[in-house]
Amino acid sequence: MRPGNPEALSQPYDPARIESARYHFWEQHGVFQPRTTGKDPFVIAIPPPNVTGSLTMGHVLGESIRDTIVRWQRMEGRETLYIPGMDHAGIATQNVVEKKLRADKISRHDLGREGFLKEVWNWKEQYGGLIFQQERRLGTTPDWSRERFTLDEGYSHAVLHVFKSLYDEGLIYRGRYIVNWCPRCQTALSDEEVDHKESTGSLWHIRYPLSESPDKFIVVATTRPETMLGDTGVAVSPKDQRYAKLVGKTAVLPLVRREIPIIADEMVDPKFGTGAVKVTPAHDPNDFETGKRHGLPELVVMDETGKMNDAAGDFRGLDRFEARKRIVAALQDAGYLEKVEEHQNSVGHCSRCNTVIEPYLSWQWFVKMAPLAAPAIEAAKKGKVKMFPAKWKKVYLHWLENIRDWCISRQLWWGHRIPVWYRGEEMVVSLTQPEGEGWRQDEDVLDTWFSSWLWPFATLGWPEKTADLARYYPNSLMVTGSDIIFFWVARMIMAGYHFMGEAPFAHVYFTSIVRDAQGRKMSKSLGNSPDPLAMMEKYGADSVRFTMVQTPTGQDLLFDEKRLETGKFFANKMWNATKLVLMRLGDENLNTVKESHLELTLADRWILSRYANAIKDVTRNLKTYRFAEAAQAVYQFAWNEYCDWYLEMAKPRWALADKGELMTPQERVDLKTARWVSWKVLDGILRLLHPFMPHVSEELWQAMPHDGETLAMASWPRAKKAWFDANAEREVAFLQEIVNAVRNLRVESKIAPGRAVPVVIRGTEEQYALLEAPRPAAAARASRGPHGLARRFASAGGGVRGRAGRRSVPAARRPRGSRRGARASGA
RNA sequence: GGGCGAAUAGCUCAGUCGGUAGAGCGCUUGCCUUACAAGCAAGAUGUCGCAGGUUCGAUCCCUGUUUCGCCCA
Repeated sequence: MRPGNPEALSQPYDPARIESARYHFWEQHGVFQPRTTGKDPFVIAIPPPNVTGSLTMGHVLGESIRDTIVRWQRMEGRETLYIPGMDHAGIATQNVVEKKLRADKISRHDLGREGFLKEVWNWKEQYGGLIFQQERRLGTTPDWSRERFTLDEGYSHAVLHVFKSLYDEGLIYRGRYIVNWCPRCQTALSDEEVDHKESTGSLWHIRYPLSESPDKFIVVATTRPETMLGDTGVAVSPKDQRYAKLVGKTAVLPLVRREIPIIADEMVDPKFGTGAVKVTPAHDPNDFETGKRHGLPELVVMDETGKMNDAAGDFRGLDRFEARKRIVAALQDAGYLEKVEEHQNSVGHCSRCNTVIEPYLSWQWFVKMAPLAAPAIEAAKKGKVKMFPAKWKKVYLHWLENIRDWCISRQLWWGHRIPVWYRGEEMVVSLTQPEGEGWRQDEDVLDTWFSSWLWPFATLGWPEKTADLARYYPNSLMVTGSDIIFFWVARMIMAGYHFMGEAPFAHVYFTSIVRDAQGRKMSKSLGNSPDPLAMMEKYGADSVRFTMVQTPTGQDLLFDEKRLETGKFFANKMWNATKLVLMRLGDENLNTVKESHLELTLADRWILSRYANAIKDVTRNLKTYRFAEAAQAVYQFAWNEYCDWYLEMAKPRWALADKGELMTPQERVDLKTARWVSWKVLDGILRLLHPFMPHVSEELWQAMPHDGETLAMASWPRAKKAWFDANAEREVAFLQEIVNAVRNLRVESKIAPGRAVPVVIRGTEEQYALLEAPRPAAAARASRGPHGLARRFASAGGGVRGRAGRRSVPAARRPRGSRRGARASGA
């Protein structure tokens, strides 16, 4: 065993100082690579951050939790693999690079597709992975040699392979449908990429003259009057008596003077507005369906930028919102506007750029989801995939049971280009260009999530049959934010079953959303997102981890910088406690001490029992993903029991060493016992602490007498059965009660801290014996004068004064006592 | 409109089997005590959102209700 090194702790605890060099140390010792241990592998993959991203508190939260589990599992002896990687993040990255180009007054079209992609790759080389540089500061332990990027060659091959294979199975199709279109990003979006926001808009009631009697009208209500230019019908409910006689007749579209049929369709809610609605098949998903049912033409009146097109006649070239104003004004001037009502409605926004979504008719690629959803539903129902907290299972199931087809084509350049080739009427799905002349590849790329849904196996080399894939699939756990349960988690489970035949992971743990102290979402524009690196410099990565891990499960985390102090203070406490213990351990080789040769005192038996319970508690809470409870269990035990009570009780016994040769044999055993127990338990505390606060625990462990190279690969403590000692716990609890009562009396009686006073305690003989004999009977006999535990603590603040007080605090045996004393002893 | 969750100390949150409520921070008081003032010791603080019900007993289970938040449409 390497001897302790008290010198290492001569300076005060300074997190920035001790944390800086530690990462390199772990890397050197190969902590990050999986070691064959004979136990099952523990595998977890990072939710790949955006390639252009930088570290946010949200990442810090997820990483803290993942690495805590990973480190714990590694110490438990599992063959541990944490897979890192990045996501090309199609729209997000393309937006970032386009924005930079715009600053130089260049558009991506100026560069052309190839030139632009070159620009993005340059950007990736320069800034990509910055987040991982920052993440090292947190002390996380992914196996960097296995880092993957969704646009790497191998990964790309997996993505295109999946496209072709789903196409061949009939699960991918091309169709002309209304999709969510972002006029700013100029691409289609999936339903999940649209955020619905409540807003107060207007409901315009517009008179559509009847063809047969132009002085009569059918009044339609609409929230989007600009789309009227594309109306090809008016619809009413078939049950609506008010309009029954108009069905089958025609109306004249104001401003445009087009004759359009009045139809009856179940889609219409007679209670909405006037009970009559305009039908614009090319600009509304419901109207699209209605139009199909009634054979109405689909007239597109806008272009892909959200401007009115040539079909809009006089309004061509106007932006859609400007066109709305002009059209309303024109309707009013011509007497077609009956009234305007205030109206609450929910408007879709692009989740990337917050632009109002335009339903847009276009050719897109879709995945048929129902067949993929079936096994994913069953997996959750049968518990093959468990979710923590469990409430997410319902959310997950509800989405899957109502799943809709997935629009996967994006009109972007940055991404996996759709492996489809066209020549005239021909269409071929192929990973490579077909033979012959004149083939043109589909211009679109795939949705980013169409690559990341393969993450748990594509990172391991799939579709090749690699050794990693065989060994590390399925993963053990997924830890990610609940905001991507549909985007990512549900789809990974679907892909896992479809391509690998089993779930990609057994457990999913959902982290909370990090908000500021006022409960607002972290956002760049609000400037309320603290800089994680600055936080780590100020409080230490350990403190940041310790605090983040204690997020309320299943609720949003209101981040308050103040809370970081707790972790820093705790690390400091452990620093000083270790320093104290080290100063008192002597050069005993504690590793070879046989427990059977020790004479455990009540205090020893008590702390070992509490230690055994702490091990049980921490481990059980980690197993069930109750991180706050696990961290609290370490904290409470280390501080409130080990430091506050045990170390104080050990002090006089350590002091026996000062007698040197004058120690009796019995005292030698007592000293050795105190040293061994204080070392053993502190060593265990550092192990329990390590997953939460890796840097300071490693630093202290290195300073302590220890075996092995690094705490990161040391074993997780086991609670020995023999350590559990309910009697010792009961007895010390009783003594603590007396001590507390006496301390309280002192304060209430305003007795100066340094002043010794007699205390009268009434109790049974048995109880009195406890006060007198916390040490082994033999030791008590051998020592001069009373050494009662309670006496020592009751004296003052619990510190050194107690030593002075000891001589002059005779405890009376008389059965008369203070009220408090009596109450305490009666417990 | 549908679903989910929350409501407990001044603040942020625990509370696993139904048995008179805990932690951290903050606050008050006393201590620079040879590991630690980033500390030690003592203390105050609660109609467990509201109203019913079940029960010997409800923060916990049931019903209703209010407020807030999130997701979906």
